[in-house]
Amino acid sequence: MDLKLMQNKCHAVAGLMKHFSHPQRLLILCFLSDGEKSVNLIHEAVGLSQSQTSQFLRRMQAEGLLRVRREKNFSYYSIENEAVTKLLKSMQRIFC
Amino acid sequence: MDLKLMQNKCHAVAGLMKHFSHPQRLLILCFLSDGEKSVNLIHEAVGLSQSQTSQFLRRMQAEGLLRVRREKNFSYYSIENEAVTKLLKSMQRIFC
DNA sequence: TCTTGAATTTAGATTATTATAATAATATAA
DNA sequence: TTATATTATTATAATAATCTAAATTCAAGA
Repeated sequence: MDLKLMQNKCHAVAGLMKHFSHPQRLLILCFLSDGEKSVNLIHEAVGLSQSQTSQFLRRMQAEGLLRVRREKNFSYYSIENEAVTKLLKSMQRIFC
Repeated sequence: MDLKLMQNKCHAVAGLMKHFSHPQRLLILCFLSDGEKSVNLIHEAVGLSQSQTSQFLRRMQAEGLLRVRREKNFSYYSIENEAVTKLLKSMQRIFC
């Protein structure tokens, strides 16, 4: 592996990996990997409180990981970055 | 993506991802991905203090991520789990 | 034995993250 | 307007991770 390349990227990649390093947040990302979902659906699927689900989603959106679409009084979140989806799929292939 | 499968694994995988979510620790793993290295070599390569490098290596070894081989008064660390190497390579392919 | 280099351990302060509860905002429908 | 459902915000307590410095272990060589 090319260490030089990683030295440039390691902060960005590690920052991204932070979102993968919490069980329910990882689940959220997996859950979103096949398309956008509402906050309510997400919080029920992953078993986090509504509040914490909202907080996590908001933070991930603020950091460019997720996209949000508001319609009526629903918020639909989805994965912004194709690279993230790719990595999730790799992870699943390797560990599941 | 199969959420059920991930629900079983998410704690283990997230636990592993924790080690990827710190810039220098990620670098350590990348550095080790082509074979074992001494603590000294690692700490110089990634720019952490010798003490902290040792602490990180020890923790990753304790959690089954790394293997250690002692020879004279040197310790050589390497990646224990093939899945980790695979994921590192995927990550590199996607982000570098 | 004394010293040196390599690595580890310990302890403490600092900082970051997570969980929880309470409250607020917003849109819709009755 | 009132009620309800959905989402967001804020504050705080609890927990975990990181960094730093100092002390310790261990093996080898002078």
